[in-house]
Amino acid sequence: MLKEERQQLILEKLGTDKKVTLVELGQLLNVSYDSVRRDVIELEDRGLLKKVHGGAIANSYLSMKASRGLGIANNEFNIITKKAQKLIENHSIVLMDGGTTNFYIAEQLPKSLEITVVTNNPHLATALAEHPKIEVILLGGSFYKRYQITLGSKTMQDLEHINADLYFMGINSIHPQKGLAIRQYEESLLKQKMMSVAKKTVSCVIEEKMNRVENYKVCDVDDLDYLVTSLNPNEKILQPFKGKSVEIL
Amino acid sequence: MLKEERQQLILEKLGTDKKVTLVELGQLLNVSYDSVRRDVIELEDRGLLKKVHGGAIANSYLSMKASRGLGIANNEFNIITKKAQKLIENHSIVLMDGGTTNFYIAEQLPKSLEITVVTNNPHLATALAEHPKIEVILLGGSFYKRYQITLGSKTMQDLEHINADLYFMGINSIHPQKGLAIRQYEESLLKQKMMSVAKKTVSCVIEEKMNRVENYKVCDVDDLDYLVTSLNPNEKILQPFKGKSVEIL
DNA sequence: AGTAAATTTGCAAAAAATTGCAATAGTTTG
DNA sequence: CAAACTATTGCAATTTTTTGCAAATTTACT
Repeated sequence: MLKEERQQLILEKLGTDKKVTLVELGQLLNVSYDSVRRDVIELEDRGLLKKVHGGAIANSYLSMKASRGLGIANNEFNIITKKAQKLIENHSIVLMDGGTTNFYIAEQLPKSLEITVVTNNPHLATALAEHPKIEVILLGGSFYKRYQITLGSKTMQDLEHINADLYFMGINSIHPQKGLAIRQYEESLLKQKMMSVAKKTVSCVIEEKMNRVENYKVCDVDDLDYLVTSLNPNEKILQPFKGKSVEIL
Repeated sequence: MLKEERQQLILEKLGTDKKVTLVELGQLLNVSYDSVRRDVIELEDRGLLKKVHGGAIANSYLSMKASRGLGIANNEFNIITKKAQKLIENHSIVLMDGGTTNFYIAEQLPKSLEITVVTNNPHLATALAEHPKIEVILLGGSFYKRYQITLGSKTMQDLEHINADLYFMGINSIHPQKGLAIRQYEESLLKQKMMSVAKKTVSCVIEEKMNRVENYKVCDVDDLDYLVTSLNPNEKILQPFKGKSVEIL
């Protein structure tokens, strides 16, 4: 079996199942665990899927684009999106970086909304082409394929000239004591910069990211202005965040 | 067995199977491994299939054309792409802006190519994620939805810091006297800027764009270094361009 | 025809890529 | 915390690619 063929099959499988384990793939394709693992790494570097411990999950941008219009609604995302929209309404310049949640929020924004969105995520920029009244500013820089965003000193510089009202920060983990963190060092620097050029910062977090701790800390929970989750404010998982200065939605 | 015959059979096989290994082909056609390998390389150069380690994979254009019974031998884009690749080979920093032709050229670049591509077209950036050795720099600025590129003074500024070797200029029309032109005023300014930061400028033009005149002139034909078309150099439509300083490919 | 030039073909040796394995290190889960 | 699972690394076997070369074939031209 050709390597390319295998990789194509992996992507197809992911397109339907959204997730696969490496062992499964090995059996399905009749090759060693190592081969599929190496394939998955390669595909992740190209931004075509996301590798997780034990397997891989579909690339969120791609699958969202694919499922768009099919009425496939994700409840958790929808709750967060509703709350996020309330925040946006009063702000005219919104900064949004990478991550599935941000992408989903942007896509679902009302068509009538008149705001400016500044982003380092090309997928988000092209998706917003559907919104006639939203002006989109794309941040330049070197394109980091794995996470499909622009990054680096050029992107940082671009931010110098931005004064945003609200920043939607995508994040990999949030923890009451250890703060908000992300996987890439460069990305953490960028996010800090983004915070500094925005009046207010909000982070929309799905439940699975709570109480985990990723590699590079971006800021403390206290540095956030708003925290949006799909949870009921009384949930016990939210209690440790209650004493903070952040407003929980 | 004639070479043409063999290559035709290879394409047919690919049309039905979507993939073949070279060993398979060698046995099927009863020729040496080397011959089929060389055939496959040639076919790839013509953009008719995708060569991968160990074999070949049908290219989407092939299946499209083949199913319609069209002549697959030489589509206009493929001829242009091949010629464009020759130009790129000796350059390390390539500037490419919007337009279908540029997108197609970028997509078809060899996977082994080690260059940097600077672009204001986010789609091109994400498509190039497939090419592990190509570094992509995305130009920032306000995102112009209609043509799906970034534009404006920020994009212009970004260009100040670029010294490109070769600029692929997408264009809407070309005329021997009236020069190269485009539909948007802002875009024409940007293209002029791009020309100024690149050592050489090349434009790849399909036949339908020749001898038309669009709204905003970017430059004269003489300002171009190379003009790539799918036409035979002796075609009468090209004659008016012959006296110019541009090199016609 | 007949010959020279160009192209094509198959072969062999060396270089490069791919693959599976095993030992080790790291993660997750109950 | 330990057991089970997963990831990483280095390695060796295998397969594929590349390169140069010489024989065979085709093409072009007189």
